[in-house]
Amino acid sequence: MENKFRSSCPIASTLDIIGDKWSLLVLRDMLFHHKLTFRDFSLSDEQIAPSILSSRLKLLVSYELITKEKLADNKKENIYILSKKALELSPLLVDISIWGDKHLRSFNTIDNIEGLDLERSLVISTVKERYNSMLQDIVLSK
Amino acid sequence: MENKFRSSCPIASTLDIIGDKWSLLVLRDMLFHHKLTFRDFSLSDEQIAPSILSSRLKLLVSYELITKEKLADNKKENIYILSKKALELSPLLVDISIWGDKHLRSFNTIDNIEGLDLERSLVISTVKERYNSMLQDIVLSK
DNA sequence: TCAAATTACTATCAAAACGATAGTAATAAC
DNA sequence: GTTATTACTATCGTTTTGATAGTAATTTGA
Repeated sequence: MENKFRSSCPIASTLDIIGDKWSLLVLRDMLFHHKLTFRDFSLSDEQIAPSILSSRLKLLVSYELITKEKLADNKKENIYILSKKALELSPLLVDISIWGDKHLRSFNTIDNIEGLDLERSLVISTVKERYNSMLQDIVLSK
Repeated sequence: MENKFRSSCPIASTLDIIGDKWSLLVLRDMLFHHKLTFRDFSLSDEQIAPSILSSRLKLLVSYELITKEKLADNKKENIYILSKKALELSPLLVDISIWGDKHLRSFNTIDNIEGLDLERSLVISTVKERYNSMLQDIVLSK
């Protein structure tokens, strides 16, 4: 893979990976909605096309934000798991959520997200904790 | 302008506005590098094309993230100013910067940003303060 | 047990967005 | 008053997106 980065700015470089309309939504689905499979992502409100989803997932895997796994008892489904690197995007996702919640109501109907009014650092740690605990449940249940 | 929002999710809606490869870079240039004019943005390392820059600036104006102004003594240059709404994206930009700084060094050369090692909330308040103070200087000097 | 359903994609192709370059109009500088 | 600068718009080939259809493997259910 050739270098696709536009500059050596950390912001520009981050956006070269997740600066598009879909990548962060997939990460949102994983982190907040505990979605795991290709089908799960396809069923989101925003209706991502399968070809786009496929290419995004590959990109996210290539930058080590997610991994693609199989559970021992299921040969059909692939599950996608957030890496530690991606979990550290939690502050970003929470900030985006808070900003949208606060500033976009004059342009669009915005859902009320439960718990978003809590202290930011608490929201972030809770979200991570819940994700990890969900993962553990899945592994243990098999 | 018809409704371009994909859903009522605050994250998706925010990304419908700034979820592309350029918008946040323009905001970065304004907030961190105190850039003001069309030409200033054009000269950034990432080399945005004038047609793209033009369309992004119009979009940002339409969502009230920036305003387009003229200084009293200059009929040629337009200057673009961050709104309060956009200044509240500072946490987001700082988070992106911190994440890129920490996680992308294995994929790309990443500049060291001065002061990024300080406490996050301090970085954010300092950045905002400096922006506002820069603005005041410009207005006063005229 | 075998047909139907489910999952995870890939393929296709039209439409939209991007991006490099050139050109224009207004203002400012020399 | 000629040249330079600024802020764009216009053009057009290339790339990306996105809607839809199709395929292969696995699993479910009668």
